[in-house]
Amino acid sequence: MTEVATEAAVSASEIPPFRYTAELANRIEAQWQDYWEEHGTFQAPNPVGPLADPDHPRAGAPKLYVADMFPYPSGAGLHVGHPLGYIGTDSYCRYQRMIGRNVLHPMGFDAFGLPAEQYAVQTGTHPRKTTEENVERYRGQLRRLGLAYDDRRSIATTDVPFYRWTQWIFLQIFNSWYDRNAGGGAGKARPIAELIAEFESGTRPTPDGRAWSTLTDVERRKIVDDHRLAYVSEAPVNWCPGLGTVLANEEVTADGRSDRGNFPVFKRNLKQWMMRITAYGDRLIEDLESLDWPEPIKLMQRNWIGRSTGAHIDFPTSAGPVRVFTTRPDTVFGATYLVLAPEHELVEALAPKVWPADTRPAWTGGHDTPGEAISAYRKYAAAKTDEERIADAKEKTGVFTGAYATNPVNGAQIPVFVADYVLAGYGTGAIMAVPGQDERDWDFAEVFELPIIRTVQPSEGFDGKAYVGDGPAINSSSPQGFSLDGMGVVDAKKAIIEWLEANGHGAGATTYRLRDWLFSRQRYWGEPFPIVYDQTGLPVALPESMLPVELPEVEDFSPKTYDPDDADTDPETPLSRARDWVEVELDLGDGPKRYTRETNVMPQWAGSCWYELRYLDPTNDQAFVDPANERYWMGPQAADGDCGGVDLYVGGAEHAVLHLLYARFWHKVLFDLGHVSSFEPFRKLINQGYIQAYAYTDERGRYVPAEEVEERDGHFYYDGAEVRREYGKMGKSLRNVVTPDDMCAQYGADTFRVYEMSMGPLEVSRPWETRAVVGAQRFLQRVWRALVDEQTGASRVVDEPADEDTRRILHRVISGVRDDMEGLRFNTAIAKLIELANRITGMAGNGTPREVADPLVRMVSPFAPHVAEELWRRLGHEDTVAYVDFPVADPALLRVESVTYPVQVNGKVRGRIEVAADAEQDAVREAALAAVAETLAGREPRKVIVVPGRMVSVVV
RNA sequence: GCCCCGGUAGCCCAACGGUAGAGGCGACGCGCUCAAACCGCGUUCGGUGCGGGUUCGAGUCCCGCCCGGGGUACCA
Repeated sequence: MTEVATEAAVSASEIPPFRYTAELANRIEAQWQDYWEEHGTFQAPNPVGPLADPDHPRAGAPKLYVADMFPYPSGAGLHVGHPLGYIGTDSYCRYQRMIGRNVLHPMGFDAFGLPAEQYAVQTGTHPRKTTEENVERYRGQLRRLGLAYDDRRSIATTDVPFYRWTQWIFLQIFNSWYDRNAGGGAGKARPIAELIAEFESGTRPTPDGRAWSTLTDVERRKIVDDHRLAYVSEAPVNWCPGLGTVLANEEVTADGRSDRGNFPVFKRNLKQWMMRITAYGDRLIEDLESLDWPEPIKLMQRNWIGRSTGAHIDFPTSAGPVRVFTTRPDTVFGATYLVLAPEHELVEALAPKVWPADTRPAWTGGHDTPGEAISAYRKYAAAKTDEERIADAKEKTGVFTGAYATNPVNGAQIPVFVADYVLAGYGTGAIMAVPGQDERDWDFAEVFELPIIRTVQPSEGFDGKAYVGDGPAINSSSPQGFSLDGMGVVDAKKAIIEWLEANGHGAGATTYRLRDWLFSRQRYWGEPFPIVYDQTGLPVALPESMLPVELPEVEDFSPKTYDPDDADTDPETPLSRARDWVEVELDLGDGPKRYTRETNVMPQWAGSCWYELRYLDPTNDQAFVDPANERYWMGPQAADGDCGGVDLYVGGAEHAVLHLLYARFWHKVLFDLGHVSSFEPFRKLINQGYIQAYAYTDERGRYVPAEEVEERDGHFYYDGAEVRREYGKMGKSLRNVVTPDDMCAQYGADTFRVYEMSMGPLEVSRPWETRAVVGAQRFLQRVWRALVDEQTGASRVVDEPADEDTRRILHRVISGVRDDMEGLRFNTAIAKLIELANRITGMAGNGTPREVADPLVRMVSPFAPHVAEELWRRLGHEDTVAYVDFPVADPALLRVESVTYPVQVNGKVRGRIEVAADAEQDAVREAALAAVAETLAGREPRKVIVVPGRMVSVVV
């Protein structure tokens, strides 16, 4: 390794031949990257299996498992924003390895996805080819940054040996049901065979009460299928015949057309695979308590799941009872009307032929009959785009159905409305409106001249409209003598729910905003389902022995398209046209039969729901992970309810809800079935900030290349003309992309790493400024120069001891850097290292004492590993610096002999005293009073506060 | 509208409730140099978005605003 620098001598005569330039950095970096690869330096030993290695220096050591949210390998490659988190976790892992942990830090690729498929549709290039090329490009870019991954564990979700296990997990989920009574009341997933056994033995009644033995085979299968955690259901989706596919909400424009191609999109029910995530709603909320996650992310998950507790109440009508959900059953005496969502199924049955006699003009919307009014309103509501609904939210609209309902608690006849502020998909799609205690209901009641009854006494001085606070119930007595009056909200809720249940008018209930997860996609580039259909049309799981189900080759990657306006068409997926793959003869235990394969594929989320488990045992072909390996890396650490999981998971906040919720769900299913010992996948989570960038527009508003813009006196110029500065996401369209490749070429990977880590805390978003990178380079150059003579390449390290001051600074820095590393405060750790480097730079001529050079190199190595390796070798070591001990501060050198105390009088600094560090408080007090005697001018201090080691405050 | 996060020097950022400044960028000066670059040394600049409060003491805690960023969409 030492011969590297000799070649540097030939270039640019003015630069000292052995200066740490970008060119030299690049050479060092390439050599050490090769070294690490050849030596498998960052391979982490497993307890068991082929990746076990009892001779490894960290075999059996306390473990640390750190993971990054893996990237989708897009065609554009990485820009400088992507590696921020990766460099952070890498620096952290390198530090942890040096303090003795067995560190697992893998990286993989979320490689299924739409862009490769769309590219295939356009060009005919197989998505696998595009994907693999992109993965290779990413691997190269990441390697160039010196990230210390265990490369034996690099997986891509598109690898057949990987998705074989994705399919296996799907089968586990398909072959399970959620038993609400198991798991000590919280419920848990159990094998479907146990459910069937309960039906067979009669311990569990069938839904309609008939004996299991009298049911046909198909009837039995349907009952069982209704319990599965993965099931087929009709689900409303955005069907786009013009594209032949179902679209995600974000692919549909505000006016109900496809983003791509501008075709009409129809809301339609289609047969889809669903995952019963709602069964886990409670546990997904409650187990958040055990997670070390940012509070905002937990909050977002709680809100997304949206558990609300309250009651269902039935309001009798001529068309049967209307069931409403309310969180405030205690206010039922104040329910002065009902509101149904426009799509509610009872709306038509409720509406009479003509308006009742006392219908107010405001209620009819100007229509002659309830039927006309309702159909007009439905049309109006359906035509509104989401954006319009948001804009109109303040304006309450609706129409009277012409029908009345009976308030079960007091017999009052109350009108029934339809209005779009009630959503079909939430609760029961119907509410009891209590304007006295709900702002939206109040607004609606004002527009439609409906009565308002307060049933909670507002607090003193309240002058608003709806009162949503606590207070005693009023106006809440029924003619039959039942009363809530005087009770607080909590007691009144309890009392009314008891009354509803006792009298058959309703029951306490909990609802969730969370819905079951739509799990199928009409695409090609995803995991095939391990499912076939028999003659009955019901799904049949393939046995484990038939995995993997590999994607077949197809002629055409695009789905069949239709007349864009023909809503009555059905998706025909790319797989469905591979007829000799779809039609298959199999022996599933009862002789060879004909089956039809499922032709949907899984969504991109599937692979990311469990990849953190596969890193643990990537070569295992007997299990998705060996239990011993899972227990070691992810198992619970403490006896008292630790959830286990990845020790540190770092990624962007944009995955706060979907990815993190889906992955938690899958993990909990695997936990319930006994496949993993941890009940959460990610114990600690950090969201890294985004790196944003300035962009510049010229006078015509066009973006100009940001890197060619010059700044003069606070103004910006491009090609001589002044341009305007904006701030935004880094991207092609803003012409402000900076790539890590450019930074490496220009400065070297170590400089780039140090810069990204020093520019602020990991969690904070900040603007990129290439101009400032040079600071990091100067720092590394000073470190280099402290150890290597720039003119001769000779060592500048001497064996003389350091002076006392330098030694104290060194140990203070060691202590501080350790604290910062533990707390992931890389920016302040680097600041301390710069301080130390600046100190020894100042000592100049006499050489750098080994006792400083050695720990400095060790401490720099997590951030700038290549140059640290090179310098470590120059210090005379044969091996990598990766496994040497991180320096430990000598407590004796951290002690200070004397302390300067500022002395405040009434909050203003009036003097200073210098006292011994171990001085008694009384002595400090006396010295302080003496120091400010002049200011005190004889006044007697009322109070003297001595803050040990900090300051003295005198109050007069 | 609601919920989060943030506002400290020209810029990026530090600061257990204890003298507002660790580090970097920029600018300026000095040294080195024929001169410059590089390098080294040094200097500059704010009282912490605004208004109250708690406290001996507030950038830090509390209340009310303002500005910027993110999330969300009438959730009964």
